[in-house]
Amino acid sequence: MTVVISNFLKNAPFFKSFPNDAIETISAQSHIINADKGKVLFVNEDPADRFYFIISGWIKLYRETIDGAQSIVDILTINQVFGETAIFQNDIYPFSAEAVEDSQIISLPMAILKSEIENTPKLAMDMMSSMARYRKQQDQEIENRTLKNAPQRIGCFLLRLIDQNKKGRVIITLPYDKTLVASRLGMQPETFSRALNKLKDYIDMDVKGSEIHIRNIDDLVNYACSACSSEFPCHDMTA
Amino acid sequence: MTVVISNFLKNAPFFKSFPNDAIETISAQSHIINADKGKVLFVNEDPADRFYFIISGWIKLYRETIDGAQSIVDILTINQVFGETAIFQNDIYPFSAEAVEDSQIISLPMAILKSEIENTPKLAMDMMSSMARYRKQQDQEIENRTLKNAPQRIGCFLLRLIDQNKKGRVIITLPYDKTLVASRLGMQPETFSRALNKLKDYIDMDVKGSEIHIRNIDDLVNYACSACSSEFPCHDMTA
DNA sequence: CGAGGGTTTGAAGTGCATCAAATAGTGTGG
DNA sequence: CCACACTATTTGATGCACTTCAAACCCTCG
Repeated sequence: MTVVISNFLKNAPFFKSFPNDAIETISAQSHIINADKGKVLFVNEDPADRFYFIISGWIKLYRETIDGAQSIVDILTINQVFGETAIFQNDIYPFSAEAVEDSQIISLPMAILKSEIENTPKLAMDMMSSMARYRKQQDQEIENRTLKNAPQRIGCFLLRLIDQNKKGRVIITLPYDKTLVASRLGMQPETFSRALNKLKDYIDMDVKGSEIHIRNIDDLVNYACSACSSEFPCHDMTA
Repeated sequence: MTVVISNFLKNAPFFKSFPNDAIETISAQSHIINADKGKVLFVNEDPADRFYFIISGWIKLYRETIDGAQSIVDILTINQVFGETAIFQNDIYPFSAEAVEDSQIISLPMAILKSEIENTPKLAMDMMSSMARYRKQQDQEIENRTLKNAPQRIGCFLLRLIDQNKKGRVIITLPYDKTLVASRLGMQPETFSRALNKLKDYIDMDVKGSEIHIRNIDDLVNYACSACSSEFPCHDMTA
């Protein structure tokens, strides 16, 4: 079983600077969890001694107020890691995590991660890079919510689902249901539905369920990125 | 002159884990800049080989779209550092920086910072902690904008200006002009003005120019934090 | 086929933005 | 110390985008 786990990790970007023996050590203390849709893995402010790696499915990170309103932090999938930042937050999870699809995840011990980072400078640098990338993403998220209207935000979201170098006609499949996309973008499902329709007024596209056909990407870039700060079209900012 | 600079740095949180000789080395290659109000220090996507430390004044970090709309990333003051994250962004500044008051800042060489971080694990850990803290702040910012209305956002902002343990009556002085506070909070000056008035309907307070008198902090916490995710009242989350 | 969730549509309300103009405040030169 | 110029702030009126509530529709799956 240990063998299986370490194989998953070896192929993940997050672990690329990990010494091989560290991966083995961590794997030995890890286990696979089958999380059915709706399963809550941990909640905001829980003490954190493990972090997670996603083998399959989708995990929603979020926080909620006393009256149940929630704000989505992120929605992650295969090969991504979450919960690890608790290391720097006094070992307390800074958000809640819930499976929004049936998912398979690996639960890993935080202690080893911590000591590895402390002892492997390269690893620390990687970690910082990824934190910086995330930071930029968040900045952009704030920017999006301040400067863009609903159809533009959707456009931006769609662009990020596409391979950066694609040209012309594309077919995009929404990764999860529309209600969730809406909340990811900070809008109501109704608004999402209407905004998606309005997007059709601006660019040539067709929506069939979760499939979206777009005649020409450039139109979308033009429309959605006109309210972006100077950086190159947002669809390659994940790089 | 070098002596002066290193003295500033030694007292700053950011440099607390720096070995003394590193501070001296960095100081030797640093210089003080007098930035008048309105002076732009660098713009988004400029190549970055220096970072900055604020001796006095206020610096606005922001990005802007082609049509001039701007979104505020942060507004910093004494003892704070900015631009250093470019290390992890291919040495490109991820935002623009402008003095919004006459300011004195120190320009420091990035190269040394980089090598220090690579060679001092403790420093790297500190850096990550501060990045994590910032991350949480950003998450909260997104949350604020999604879940709170204008008066609540203002309330939250005010709370963060107060010493966490204060009780009862307080006098808060806005750190910079209202227009800037408004943009920091992602709203128009007009909205800020009206929202500040509306806040009076909910809690007992008086506004005289940039001074705000509040009868009882708890009222404000109650009102502003009712839309916060479960964490303790937002005014001590900076810790 | 029918139940239940996801999605869309309609109608009405709200909050913030925008535009325009009045007012307060600040710093200047006389 | 005053008048003027200029900026910051407030106030009013109006519009638009998004939300909310309600109901219909659609799709999938037992």
